[in-house]
Amino acid sequence: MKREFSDRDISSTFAKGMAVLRAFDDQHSRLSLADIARVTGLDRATVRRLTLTLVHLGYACRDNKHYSLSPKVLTLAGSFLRGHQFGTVVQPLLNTCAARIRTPVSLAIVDSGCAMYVAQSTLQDDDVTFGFTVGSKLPLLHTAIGRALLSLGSASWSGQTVDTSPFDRYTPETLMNRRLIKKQISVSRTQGYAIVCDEFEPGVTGIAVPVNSLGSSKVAVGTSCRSVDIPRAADRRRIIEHLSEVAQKLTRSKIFSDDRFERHTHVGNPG
Amino acid sequence: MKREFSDRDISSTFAKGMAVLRAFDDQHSRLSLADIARVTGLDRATVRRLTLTLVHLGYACRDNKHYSLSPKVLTLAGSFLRGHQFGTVVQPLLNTCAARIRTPVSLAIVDSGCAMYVAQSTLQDDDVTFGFTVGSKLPLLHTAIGRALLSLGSASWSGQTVDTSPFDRYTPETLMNRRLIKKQISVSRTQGYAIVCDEFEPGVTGIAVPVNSLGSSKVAVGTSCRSVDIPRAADRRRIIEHLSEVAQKLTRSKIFSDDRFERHTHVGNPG
DNA sequence: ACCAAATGGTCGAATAACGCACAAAGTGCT
DNA sequence: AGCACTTTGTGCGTTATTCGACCATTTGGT
Repeated sequence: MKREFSDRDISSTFAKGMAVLRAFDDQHSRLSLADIARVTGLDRATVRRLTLTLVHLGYACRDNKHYSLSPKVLTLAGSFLRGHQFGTVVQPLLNTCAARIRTPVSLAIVDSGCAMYVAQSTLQDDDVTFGFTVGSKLPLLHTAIGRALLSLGSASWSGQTVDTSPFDRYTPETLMNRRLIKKQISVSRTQGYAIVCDEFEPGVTGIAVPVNSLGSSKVAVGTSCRSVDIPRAADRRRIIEHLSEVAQKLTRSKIFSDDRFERHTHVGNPG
Repeated sequence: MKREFSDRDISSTFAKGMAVLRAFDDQHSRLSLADIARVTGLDRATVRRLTLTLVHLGYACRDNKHYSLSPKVLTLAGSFLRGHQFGTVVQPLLNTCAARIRTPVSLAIVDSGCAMYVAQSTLQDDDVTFGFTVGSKLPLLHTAIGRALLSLGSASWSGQTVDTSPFDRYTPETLMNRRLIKKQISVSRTQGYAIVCDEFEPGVTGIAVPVNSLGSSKVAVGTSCRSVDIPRAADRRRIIEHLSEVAQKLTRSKIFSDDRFERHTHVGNPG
């Protein structure tokens, strides 16, 4: 009657190791062994062995008694990105679009209750820098790209997500009423795009378009700019049209179609 | 007297799990359990447990009997990138430079015998796409950014690297003589930049400038463009000047200074 | 349809890893 | 300096994981 919580098909040692890897986040890039043990809740001796293993493998660096991630962790991301043709297909599309609308364009997916950037284009002379990178996470409820992602799912799923996701008042404009957020998502679903003004960052407007509603992979493209830079509806309309064009091309590229991002087995059509 | 090769401070289970993660590379983004076992050389039952653990943790997706990385692996890269202020400091510098010289600018480090891209700027209307992403690896010997990186190290280190790194004839122009390669690196070291024409990709010229020679972190910035686009020395000179400016700003930013990328303990002040 | 080869999954004995307890070496405060 | 506190490092018994072997099932060829 041992291993009541851990399946025999799950390696808890490996899971703990990955927990150690994840202990390094934006705010805590340099951690001591004790820090890691505290963050992960694991035994200190175990943390020590796992962390030394990471150093041994080159994924972490040791600085006397502090540890931090090494650039080698990027190889894992790179394998994913190139394996899914981000370098050759997705990035050029985003770049071209960004050049046309003169604002940075990002592509995001849903990952554990957040919108996560998986690709990002940049604009020349970009004077607005939010500091987001690939792997950055944003709230689903109060960003345009998040609401575009929510509009991709079923009403029940998005409703449930809106009901259960915690959030803060990021700005004075942050919509605090979950019913109104659902309403906004519903509007986004019918009109095919989402606009969110000043709700997450003061003075910043986000515009996003859902990419894929087929399959279970939820993908959206979006952009952010200072609200004062797009005062006229025609400006916003133009941005939406270009984002929609990107979304259409991405859909046709089939990169996100089927169950390439699927989590569980799909018996049925193997061909 | 077991565990003769593996230290008691190293968790071989975790190391095997990371080997499974690394089994997914550019060409092999969809693997069966047997594939993974073959690539990693691990026992099939072990591979099964570790892979299912990855799926359980959300780092991999299962598609009937094939497995692939899930976007969640990007969170690991994101933690590194934001933890080292790539989003706020490095990326804007690269973007601005790229806009000025109108070619994409990349930042690379040395990782296990290769030059690895850790950041990349993109240019509007970029019609030359090499398909490289963050995490992409290039040879050290036959790319400009690689030779710029080699010029950062001691002559003995770069010489040894040149002697021991295997390479192919990528193009008809590829320098096959290791002595001449060392000579080129030496020239790069004195002139402060590296130019490589058509040696890695036909018709493509790379220009790169080393960033940091202090500490043991070797960083360089570089760009690639079609050789026909920069026929005049003045064009190349202008690109070099802009790259040097970026290198200077990066050095001053201290992001890569000290031993933030150091691999082993450094007691005392080496500087 | 048949067989051969390969793959996915399961079980038990051997082995590796965990977690506890304890020692040692810093670190800060009075 | 002395003391309390934190952090790192080290055995050892217990627990988990591995590895090999064994079926069940699938795949591919003729």
